[in-house]
Amino acid sequence: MSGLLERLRGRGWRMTSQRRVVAEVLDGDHVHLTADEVHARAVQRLPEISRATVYNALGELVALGEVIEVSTDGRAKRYDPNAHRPHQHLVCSGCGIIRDVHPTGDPLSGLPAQERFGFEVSKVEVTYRGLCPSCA
Amino acid sequence: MSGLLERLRGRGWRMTSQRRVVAEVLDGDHVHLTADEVHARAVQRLPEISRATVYNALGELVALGEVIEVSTDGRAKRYDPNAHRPHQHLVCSGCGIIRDVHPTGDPLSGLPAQERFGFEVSKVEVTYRGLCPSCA
DNA sequence: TCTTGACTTGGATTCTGTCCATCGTAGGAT
DNA sequence: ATCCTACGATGGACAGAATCCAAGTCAAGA
Repeated sequence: MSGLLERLRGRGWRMTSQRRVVAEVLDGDHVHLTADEVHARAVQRLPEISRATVYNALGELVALGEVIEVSTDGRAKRYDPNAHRPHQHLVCSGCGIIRDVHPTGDPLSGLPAQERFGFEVSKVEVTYRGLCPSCA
Repeated sequence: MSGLLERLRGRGWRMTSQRRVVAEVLDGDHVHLTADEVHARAVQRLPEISRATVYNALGELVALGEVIEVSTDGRAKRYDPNAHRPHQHLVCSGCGIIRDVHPTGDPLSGLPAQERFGFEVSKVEVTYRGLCPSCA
């Protein structure tokens, strides 16, 4: 599963060596890296790449809808390339590990109209928290 | 509804003018202030209160379960004094305003056992996003 | 190959939050 | 009422995350 580069090219994303490396680092389904972790991995392939460029590229990938921004801990944001299948996150309160999960049903259905206060609700983010088997 | 000070005193929380002011600023059901906003309001009542003291007091109130930490935007954490009635949050993607909402049903029921990966899931945070009437 | 506007760079800056040594004080003890 | 002392407050330094900016570089179309 590696259509990311092709999709980006097809959408007119100007391809540079830096952007290619960032996209390659993220290409994989079960990764939740911080910007600095992405930068660290990018540096291994392209030693001169700067943090600002990584931040720029990540921001653009998010704007394009190819990557999802996840902030589960109030610390650094994480970047989730699994943007094509809707999912939620399960986070260990001990070690912080994150797993993608797929709840049943429509999460929007839990919010009655009188609880929407006139908002046009379009998205629901659910974070399940608990202890993973190793931390329990 | 203003039992916060009394509850804190009853739990042996050493009362100082600074802590009193922080608790008073937060005492109200529909407030979602950042630490700096709490500090700004506290300064109006007690001009010399320091940011560190506000952070300390907020951290203790969270540890006591009297205030909930909310981070809906990856920016500054917000502090929600409505800790006694379980609720979720509805956030405007335009202006960032936050409303407390009460979804129906048990949010945990949407996650089947085989999607829990052996975790002991104990808490669910739901953030509904959309446009408020003013921003739509 | 040339040209140009878009991209990259790295250092400065902002924002959020924590740490620490020192000073002050709430509240129990006398 | 006063004294003690452990706990809280202070503010400046520090740290982590992210953004900004001016100057240099380059991808890709002409």
